[in-house]
Amino acid sequence: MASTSDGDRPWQSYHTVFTNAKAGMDGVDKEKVQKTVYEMSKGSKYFENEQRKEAFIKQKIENLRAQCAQITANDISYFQTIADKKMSELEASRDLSKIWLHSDMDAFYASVETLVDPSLNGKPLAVGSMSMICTANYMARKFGVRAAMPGFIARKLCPELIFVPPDFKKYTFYSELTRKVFPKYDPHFIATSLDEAYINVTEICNERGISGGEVAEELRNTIYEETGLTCSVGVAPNRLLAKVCSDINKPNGQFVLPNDRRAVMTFISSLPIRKIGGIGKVTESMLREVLGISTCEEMVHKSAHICALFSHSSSDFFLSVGLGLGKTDTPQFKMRKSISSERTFSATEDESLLYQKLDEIAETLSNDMHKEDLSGRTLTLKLKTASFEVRTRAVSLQKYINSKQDILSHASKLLKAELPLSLRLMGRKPCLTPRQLLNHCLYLEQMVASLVYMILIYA
Amino acid sequence: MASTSDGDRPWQSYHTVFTNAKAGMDGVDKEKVQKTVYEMSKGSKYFENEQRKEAFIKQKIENLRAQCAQITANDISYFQTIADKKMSELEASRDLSKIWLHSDMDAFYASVETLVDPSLNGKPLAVGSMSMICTANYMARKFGVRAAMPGFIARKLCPELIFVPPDFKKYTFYSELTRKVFPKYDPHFIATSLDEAYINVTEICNERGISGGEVAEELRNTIYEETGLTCSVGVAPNRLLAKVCSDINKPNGQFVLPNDRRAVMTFISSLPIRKIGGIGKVTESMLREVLGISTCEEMVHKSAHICALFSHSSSDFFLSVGLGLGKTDTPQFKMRKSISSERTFSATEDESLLYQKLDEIAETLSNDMHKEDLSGRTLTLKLKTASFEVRTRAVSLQKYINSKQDILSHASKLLKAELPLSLRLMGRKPCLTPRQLLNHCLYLEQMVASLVYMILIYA
DNA sequence: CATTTAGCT
DNA sequence: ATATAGCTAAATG
DNA sequence: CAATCCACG
DNA sequence: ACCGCGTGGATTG
Ligand SMILES: Nc1ncnc2c1ncn2[C@H]1C[C@H](O)[C@@H](COP(=O)(O)OP(=O)(O)OP(=O)(O)O)O1
Ligand SMILES: Nc1ncnc2c1ncn2[C@H]1C[C@H](O)[C@@H](COP(=O)(O)OP(=O)(O)OP(=O)(O)O)O1
Ligand SMILES: [Mg+2]
Ligand SMILES: [Mg+2]
Ligand SMILES: [Mg+2]
Ligand SMILES: [Mg+2]
Repeated sequence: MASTSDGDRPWQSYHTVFTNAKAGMDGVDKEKVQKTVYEMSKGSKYFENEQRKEAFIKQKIENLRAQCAQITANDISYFQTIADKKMSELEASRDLSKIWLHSDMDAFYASVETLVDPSLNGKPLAVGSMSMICTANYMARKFGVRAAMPGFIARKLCPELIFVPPDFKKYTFYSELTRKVFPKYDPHFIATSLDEAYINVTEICNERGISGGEVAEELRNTIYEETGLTCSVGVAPNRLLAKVCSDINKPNGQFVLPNDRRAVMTFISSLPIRKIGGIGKVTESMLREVLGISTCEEMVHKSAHICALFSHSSSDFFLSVGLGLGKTDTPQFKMRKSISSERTFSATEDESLLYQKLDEIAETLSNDMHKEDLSGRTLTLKLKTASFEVRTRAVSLQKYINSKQDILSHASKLLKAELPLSLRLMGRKPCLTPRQLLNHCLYLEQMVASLVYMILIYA
Repeated sequence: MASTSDGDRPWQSYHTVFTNAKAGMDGVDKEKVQKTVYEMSKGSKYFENEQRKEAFIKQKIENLRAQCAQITANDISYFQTIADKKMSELEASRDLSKIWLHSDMDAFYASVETLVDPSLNGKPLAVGSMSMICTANYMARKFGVRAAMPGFIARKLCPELIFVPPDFKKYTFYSELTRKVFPKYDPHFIATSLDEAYINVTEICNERGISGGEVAEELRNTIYEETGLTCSVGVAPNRLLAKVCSDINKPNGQFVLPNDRRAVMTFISSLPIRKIGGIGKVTESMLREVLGISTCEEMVHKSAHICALFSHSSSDFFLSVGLGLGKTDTPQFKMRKSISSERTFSATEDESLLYQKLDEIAETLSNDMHKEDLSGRTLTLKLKTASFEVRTRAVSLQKYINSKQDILSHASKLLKAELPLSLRLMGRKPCLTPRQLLNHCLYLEQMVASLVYMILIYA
């Protein structure tokens, strides 16, 4: 490698959640963007925290590497049999009989805002604030501007960038319009966010004797007619691949991966692992820097190492990715696991102010819970220090709670315990019941009340 | 209940591991024995520690009771469906096609000693010391003397009791003689201790057209011929029941439970849960005092409560017991999980003496490991204070060790950390490999080096 | 993972 | 005066 | 179980 | 001068 050390081009080693390219960011001068991001960030508390986190990840990777070096040829042959067994099981489970669509709206929030205010047309647009933007339209993306980027950096990258504050009422409205379309193709379609859904079109294709691609075409037209918004669609034999495919011809496009093993394997072979949902920045680095894996097919090549190094569930996932497998079923019902409310405010040490913030958060949390008739028995308090360190403190209660009073009183205790100088825990422990899920859907195990931007506690 | 409170007859509430009756203790005056045990114990450090433990168990039971009281009729109907499903799955797995024997030598160590020194015949005999006895012959048991009882108490119960120190060479020799008999009936017989084994005689019975009872008869004769020792045998369709059966006609007897569902259910119906291997003093109390369960069949009656109150694995076990089920297969190979060496000595605060004891223990542990060519990567130091409180401190190492030096150096660190005044742990944590079992049988996850009777550390 | 508790011989 | 030794499994946080 | 980390929209 | 919010899953000790 001829790559220079950190010294010369420090911006190259500062990777953020938004460093990675999204759809519509192909022609962007990545070097320039990274440099600007770095210049705008360096020295900040946020930046320093990111550095700390990166250092730990680096260490983690070093450890993995060391473990990897310890593995003997003997070990490898042992793990190869494990891996081969796993993979043949996985292969046996391959189901090419289903046709799945993944539909994803184009620059969703931004497109909605433009639809409602056509004067925004043809201008670089971001939905969000100076602190954080939720998404940007495709014109803005040409400047490197994208979701998860703070607004003040985006503005630096694109001075004419127009900012529109988020308005979730609108997005929910248009989201509901799209959700009236999907049932025509699959009554059990799975909505995974306001702007995307999985649709099992196997039956429709059979009934009407048409292809997945044709359904996609029709679906996109219908959605456009019903909403005035464009979406992009992926067609593939499973959900994981369909999601990858929907991104390929964005915006306003579609991509079909045929239900054919050869086609799938060819597709997967050169596919960068980072395109797979579930493989993010850290996992990508780990796999690349420890095992030299960049593409999905390399997962299979290094299957023995993967089994040696990673947990059962991780190696299962990685190998299935290497084989181009994914879920093909429709899960019955996804029960909500947690509900939370958190706010960021400017750093303070004023305790009474903190308790006041906590009061507000408890209120909105309680309200949100009542809306869905929910109760919970584990309350988690989340704190973020002025140096962006995150801490969580939790209690499991005996009874389920959802009133503002209960939430506030328990959360206050947790907060109090952190304030003077986090004391030791008490002696013997209680023990709670294994009959938690009995009260079916209405009872949660988690609530998170968050206070963000609390001033440092220990240091 | 007309039972008096603790005040009048305090000995009634002091239950020890040896309070429960063993085979051959039927005619014993339990009241008198308990009283003597209590008188010999009360006021001792050991006694006080037992009181503390009992108090916690009592509390645990109270908690369970409270939880139980919380359960609504609604909950019960929910858990009843769970329980019914579990039970029908269990019932579906019932296998009445196998015939298992459980063979258990009578008063094993004592019988061996008597065989070797016939002058001991006809006298009450205990193998062990004034501190602890390993077993007693049936004559001694008539006095309430039994394994796990300290010798000085046993002597009080039976002043003429003869004590013989244990001599494992002998027991191993005779054990091996018995183990030359079993393969004739089942090449894959399972030896679970020096004096007992499970033998699957299904095939032998078919081949020779004889019953399980007949095989048992023959086996007992053969063992007697080969060793001069008697054993007792249980015959049943699964191992759990066979073990219960082997105890019924002890000594020198056998009991056959036919391979018939009705017979099994009748047998189980009145069987006290305490007879089941795995249900000891604490579990018995929990089930009795919380759910009023005393017999196996009551497990089925209270199946909903059991599922509501206990963990998955516990409730599975309890329900299978209620149905008279047990393992019918022969596990491939039981890998050793740990190896340990521990010594009790008189309490001391002298640190150099403690390190010397540790040195000796490390030596015997290392020797034992070398005998079997074993290494381990988790070293546990076990400490017992003069007040009988037990503490364990463990480290997981990166490499497998088995030398005296390695064991001693790590164990010493652990000991040192406890001595001045157990300090805090360090900040960030390491993380070890998930490729531990690769080096198959020769590598252990556990070693325990124990120092017993260390003087108190915190208090 | 480290620690404790329960169980057995 | 004297309350074991060696092992497994599960729960707990 | 409580805490942290990763990931996604 | 500004680096979010809500959720689910896995790992770790
Ligand atoms: N950090 C975030 N990343 C992505 N989307 C976010 C984020 N925060 C909020 N959102 C909202 C705004 C998006 O319009 C909406 C849908 O996300 P997503 O489909 O990934 O992008 P998008 O629809 O804006 O653009 P496109 O799908 O065309 O790439 O979710
Ligand atoms: N608590 C104990 N501590 C140490 N060794 C024990 C203990 N219990 C039993 N042993 C040893 C000595 C026994 O002779 C041997 C076999 O145990 P076990 O079969 O339960 O009793 P036993 O064979 O002495 O009498 P029996 O089986 O006739 O009731 O294991
Ligand atoms: Mg989208
Ligand atoms: Mg989306
Ligand atoms: Mg015996
Ligand atoms: Mg025995």
